[in-house]
Amino acid sequence: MSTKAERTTAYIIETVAPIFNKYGYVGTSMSHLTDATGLTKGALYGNFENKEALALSAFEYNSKKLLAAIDEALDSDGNSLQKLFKLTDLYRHYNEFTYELGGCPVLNVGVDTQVNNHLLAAAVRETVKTIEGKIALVIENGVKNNEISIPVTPLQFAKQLYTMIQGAVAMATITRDKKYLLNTITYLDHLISKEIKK
Amino acid sequence: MSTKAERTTAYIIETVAPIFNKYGYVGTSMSHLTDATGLTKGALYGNFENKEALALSAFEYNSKKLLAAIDEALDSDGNSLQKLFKLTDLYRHYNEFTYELGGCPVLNVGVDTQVNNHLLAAAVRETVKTIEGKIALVIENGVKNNEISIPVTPLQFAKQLYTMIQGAVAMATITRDKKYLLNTITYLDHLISKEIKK
DNA sequence: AAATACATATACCATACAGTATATATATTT
DNA sequence: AAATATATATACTGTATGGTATATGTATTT
Repeated sequence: MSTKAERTTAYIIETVAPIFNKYGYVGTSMSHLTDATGLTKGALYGNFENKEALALSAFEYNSKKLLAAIDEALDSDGNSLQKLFKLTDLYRHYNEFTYELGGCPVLNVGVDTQVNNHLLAAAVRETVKTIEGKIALVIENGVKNNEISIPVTPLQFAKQLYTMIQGAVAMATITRDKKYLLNTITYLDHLISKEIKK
Repeated sequence: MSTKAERTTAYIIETVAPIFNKYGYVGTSMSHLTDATGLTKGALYGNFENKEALALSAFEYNSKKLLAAIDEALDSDGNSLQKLFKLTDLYRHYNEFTYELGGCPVLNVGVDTQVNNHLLAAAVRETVKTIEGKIALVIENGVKNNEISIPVTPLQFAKQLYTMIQGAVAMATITRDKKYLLNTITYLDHLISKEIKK
């Protein structure tokens, strides 16, 4: 069984993660976090060295959730095309999925920490790289198995795909209109089934 | 000739605009701005009611610059397709263009002010609407003149185009890699010349 | 050039900030 | 259950925050 301290640490992270994601690094204050957790500064600073370490753990927590969802799509049964459709399906409902995360961690933290926090910014870049790699792998297998034909390298195509997806995420976030997600995913599904399917 | 006060107000806005855009609303402090302008709080508060009014003016200033650049592309001589290529050209070099603005105002302010400042968030949404409308108008004319054929409404196509562009802007910003812009624009140019050109 | 209007600087609020030392309470081990 | 280790609460730093009242300086008007 986990120790009390471990459970408290976990509780802090999961409580704090959506707050940092929504309000940003500087926009989140320690008192904001004591309010949300019902704990005191002593507890927070007993479990984390400082605000930055807390924010980093919070992002890693959200990032892992996102990566797990992407894995669930891309590691599902079926051929490469079916896996890609599972991925687009995730992003079709990305609004609901990211609700408990406090928004898209890649977009929010990536844009927010550009100049304020290089450690977090680097962590986001790492997450982006991981996601692109996962998508590229599926595409690569699709090419090998003669399901897919693309005019660029698998990684390049994966980056292109993810760029379009994140464009929809960004626009849906900025305008608060999820139609951007729906329409872009419709377009991407079309692209996958008509353009790259052999 | 403009009065001293007017010149000071203008000077404050243009000095402050890239700072707000880079560091965000809460991430920018008034002392940050007195340092950058070489003025005192008395001067800033004499010209603007408060921080929010200052940030709003700063965004409007950047927004106008962006809209002017988009207008320059879309109001240029030539047919609708040539205008669209001028637009993609702007975004191909968007990194350099937005350098003096402190980044993309739509992305940065749009994401940053989601929860912190509803006034600014609404202003960004307005800018997005304006940009989409401008693109839609060009596409609409292209359809009328039989240059262009699209499977959706002009506004819908404009939104789709702008979403892909902003996806590239977001990814280039987050990863600090302008290749996202170059590759996406290459793709869009292909899309325009092969898919929608009649 | 003098009078007036206006813009800016100074000095100051009260509050909120991240962070810490230490006392107290709670788990965990013996 | 007692002893010990550990986690959390309290009370407190010093500094930075947005904002303001007022004095001083500078344009503009007469």
